[in-house]
Amino acid sequence: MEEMGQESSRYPWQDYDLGFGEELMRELLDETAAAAPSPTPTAAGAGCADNSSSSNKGIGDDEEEGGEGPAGRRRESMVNRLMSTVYSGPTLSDIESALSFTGAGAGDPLDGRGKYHYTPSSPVVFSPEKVLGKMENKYTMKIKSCGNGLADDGYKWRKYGQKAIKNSPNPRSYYRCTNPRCNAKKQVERAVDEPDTLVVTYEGLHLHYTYSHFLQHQTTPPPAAAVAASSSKKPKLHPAAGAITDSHHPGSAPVTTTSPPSAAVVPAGAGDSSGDSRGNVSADAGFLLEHAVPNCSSYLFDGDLFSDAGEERRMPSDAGGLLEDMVPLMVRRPSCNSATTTASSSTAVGSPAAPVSSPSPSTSSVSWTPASPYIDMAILSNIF
DNA sequence: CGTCTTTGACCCGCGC
DNA sequence: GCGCGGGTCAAAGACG
Repeated sequence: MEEMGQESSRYPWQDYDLGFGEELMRELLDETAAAAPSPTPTAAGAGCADNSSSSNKGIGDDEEEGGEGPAGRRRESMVNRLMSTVYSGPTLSDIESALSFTGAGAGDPLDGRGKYHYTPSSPVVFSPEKVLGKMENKYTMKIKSCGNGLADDGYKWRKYGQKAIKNSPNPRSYYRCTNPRCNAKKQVERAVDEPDTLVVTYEGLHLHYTYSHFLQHQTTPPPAAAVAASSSKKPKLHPAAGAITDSHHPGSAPVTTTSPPSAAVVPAGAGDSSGDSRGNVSADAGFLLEHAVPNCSSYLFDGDLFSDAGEERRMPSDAGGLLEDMVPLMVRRPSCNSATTTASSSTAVGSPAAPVSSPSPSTSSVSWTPASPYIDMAILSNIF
């Protein structure tokens, strides 16, 4: 594969086809937009592209308030409706339980989690088999690029294999999340009939934070520990995550490697901060959902995943994208400078929409298809 | 020198 | 049981 573009100037969110529960989703998004006056779509898109935090913060703040009033309750109701319609996977409780299990170590910076108002609906008795088993997700995305690279999806992957596939002239590449505590994987191959289309299958959940989230919240002073962590290792650029066959194209979105704050945030192997020698690296994964859901960027950049459940906003230090970091999906920063992205789902209530061709000089469209009959919790968490 | 990709070999599940 | 195909391992080489 080739290099990824370094910039994404704008994203025509309005062209998205949500694919699942579309009508309800639209309703929800309208509701959200009404409750939280937001920047213009274009501005929001630009904000997303450059990870600007200003516009997002505003939305997030509104969102925080929106959860309290009638509008908030109505939206919550709609969320529930949508969730019940399209989602049967792990719930917040499950994920919370999982995180409690993996992150309950002493000295966990997340000890401050007590500030959350979230209350599991069931006793937090974590069963790895049960919870993690439920979390087993598989998504297939079709990414149409202009041929200069696969978009960075926000995570750092290591290629561990490549295999020629029968009846396909294109080999399939196998990638694994570089975080040793994370078993997320993805497979990348070119579509047979569409040379410009990459078929990316994500499997598993990212049970860790991404450094990018930390970076996104640098507008406020990071915790001293995090600063120390980030300065303890020299930054480094990483090649594109997701290059299919040619791994030696250095161009994808530069990613800064540091000692991962995630080690402090999700101490899944508690005390195992040295476990990720290659750096628990990520580009700004918060970008992800923006490709799938218009007007939802604020939630991502806020890292305020529980706002609809009434939780307080996360502080930057621990806002590293709890749930969104677990989402093995979406394409961040398409290789082309601009992109028209289409998100669709096999679980679509209506007819799946055909990818929207981009009016822009280049094309990069995305569609995703959950291989499992449910949608990742984190997706919806980010959306709402 | 550390990290990452490449690539052949190996393992395993599935269908016949 | 056997062959096939897909997925993973791991040694070797490349790169910065």
